Amino acid sequence: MSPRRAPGESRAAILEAARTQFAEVGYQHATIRRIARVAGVDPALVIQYFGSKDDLLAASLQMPVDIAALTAGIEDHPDLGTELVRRALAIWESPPVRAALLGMLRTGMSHQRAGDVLSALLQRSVLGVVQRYATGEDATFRAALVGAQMAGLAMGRLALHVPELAEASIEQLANAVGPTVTRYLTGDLAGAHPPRPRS
Amino acid sequence: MSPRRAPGESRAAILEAARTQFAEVGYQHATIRRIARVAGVDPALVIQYFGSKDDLLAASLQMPVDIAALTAGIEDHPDLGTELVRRALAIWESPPVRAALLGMLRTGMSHQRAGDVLSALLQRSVLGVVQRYATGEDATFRAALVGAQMAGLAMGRLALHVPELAEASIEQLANAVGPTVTRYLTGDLAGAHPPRPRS
DNA sequence: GCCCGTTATCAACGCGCGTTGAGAATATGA
DNA sequence: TCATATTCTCAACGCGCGTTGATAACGGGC
Repeated sequence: MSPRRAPGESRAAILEAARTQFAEVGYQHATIRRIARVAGVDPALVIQYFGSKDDLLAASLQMPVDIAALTAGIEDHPDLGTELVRRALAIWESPPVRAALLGMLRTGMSHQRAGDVLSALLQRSVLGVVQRYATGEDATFRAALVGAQMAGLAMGRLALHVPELAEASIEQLANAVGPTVTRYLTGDLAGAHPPRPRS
Repeated sequence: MSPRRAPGESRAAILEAARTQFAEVGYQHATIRRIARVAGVDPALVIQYFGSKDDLLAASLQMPVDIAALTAGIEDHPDLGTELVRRALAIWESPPVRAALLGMLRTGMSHQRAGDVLSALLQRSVLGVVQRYATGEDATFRAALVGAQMAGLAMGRLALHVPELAEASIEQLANAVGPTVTRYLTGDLAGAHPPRPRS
């Protein structure tokens, strides 16, 4: 009636269920029991394999995306930012990536560990590109700006389902947001007029 | 030893404690018992006053900021976006505003009600300004873009404490992000070159 | 001085949670 | 075939949660 699964299969099922549940309902409602039910497994097995719920979360948040590939050959494009946004938006369409990203967003706002992972991801995934054009502390500032812009976009499009962002085409958003990213990467950030002395 | 408080005082204390706790630890860990303890009150009193934890959350998320005042007279400034970002960042320094905003961010990612409140706030607070320069569905798209940019900024600066954003001065961030907002409000969003037919 | 609505406390409820430890079922290798 | 390791289930634990209903303390109006 219930033939035993192949070795490693249950573990994989748990991990996948955890990813989707963390993404869909957040840390609080993605209970061990719920994840186990989705995976078709006993709750105790989840603990047996992953040790604790927190460890399971950590295992679930591994970003299944090759950042190097995401940014490879990008300097050949005339508009750097637009191409970058286009690639990012395209990769977000992939269910595993979307799940991991949503998991980070849903969880990272209220869970220390996921928050660290999230902000590290924002920095790391952008810093590589930035450092081809800027150096030193300027580079990390530029990376943080790009990260903030992309995080806001992900939040609106994927998590909150703001209609204007969720239903827009990749090309439309790339055209709208791309120049912003280009400017954060390579533009002048000090402003046209320096900070006014008064008022 | 424990003189009874003035009428309405306990209610206010509960509300304030709820705001700070939702902001600091998110919906899950901001338990009724914890909020009650911070407010110096019995947990049952919290329910008595607010009905349920969800109702308490709704009451806590009322944005204590006059959006009209925030954007008043803004069209006099040469750089619209920079001034808008400057004002927003300044208002975020206020503890009550910061608490409400953090509460929305921390909670909105995993709680339907707060998510709706958050995305409504993003749209509403910007739409007023946008509609002075754009019309129709273009206006809501522009508002969504500004909202996403500001949400990402709030997330990095207030919630995740990304050092480059959290420690930057208001002026520095206004100069960096301002032009982006200006462009989202009034610029050309279709891109310099229209979407290429191939590749 | 008494009454009554407001303000507050207390003990308890049922529930779902993460986690544990014992042990059953199944595969593996000699 | 039999031991042995792996995979999995089961029942139960202690805990903190949101919420409830009875009941106590207080304060203003007659």
